[in-house]
Amino acid sequence: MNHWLVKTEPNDWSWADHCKAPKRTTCWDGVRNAQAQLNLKAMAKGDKVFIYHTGKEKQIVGLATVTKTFYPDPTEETGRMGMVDLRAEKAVPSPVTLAQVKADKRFADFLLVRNSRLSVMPVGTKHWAVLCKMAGAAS
DNA sequence: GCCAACGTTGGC
DNA sequence: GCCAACGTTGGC
Repeated sequence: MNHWLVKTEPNDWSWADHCKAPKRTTCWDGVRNAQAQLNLKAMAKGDKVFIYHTGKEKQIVGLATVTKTFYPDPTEETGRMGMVDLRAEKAVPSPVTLAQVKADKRFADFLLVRNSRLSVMPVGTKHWAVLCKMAGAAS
């Protein structure tokens, strides 16, 4: 199983919105970056995903699961962009902030730090385990 | 196919 | 609100 992190601007679509969605599931649309799209395509059903809030919060707030793999976004004109479905599992007991991550040497090569503009990224096994621990969540 | 100009994202 | 980083666009 692979692990991922996706970003969202809470004023636009927040973790709370996700939890209120039918079956706590939503299509993760709107990703328009090539590298992020490749990461979406690489997701498998059952993969675990951290949900990260950008903007004022800048912290990992919840855990989600991929329930549907990559499929085309019918509303997107070129037909090339797609999305996956994510189900909100549970909020993490203690959100992990970007400041915490940046302050930890173990995350020096983490994409969240290295490429702040990437909105969908893989999370290595070790990073995942550390982040789960920091968040007080079971890995 | 290169690269300058422009737009967007997201941290500060 | 600013600006650095990065992607994309369009003229050549």
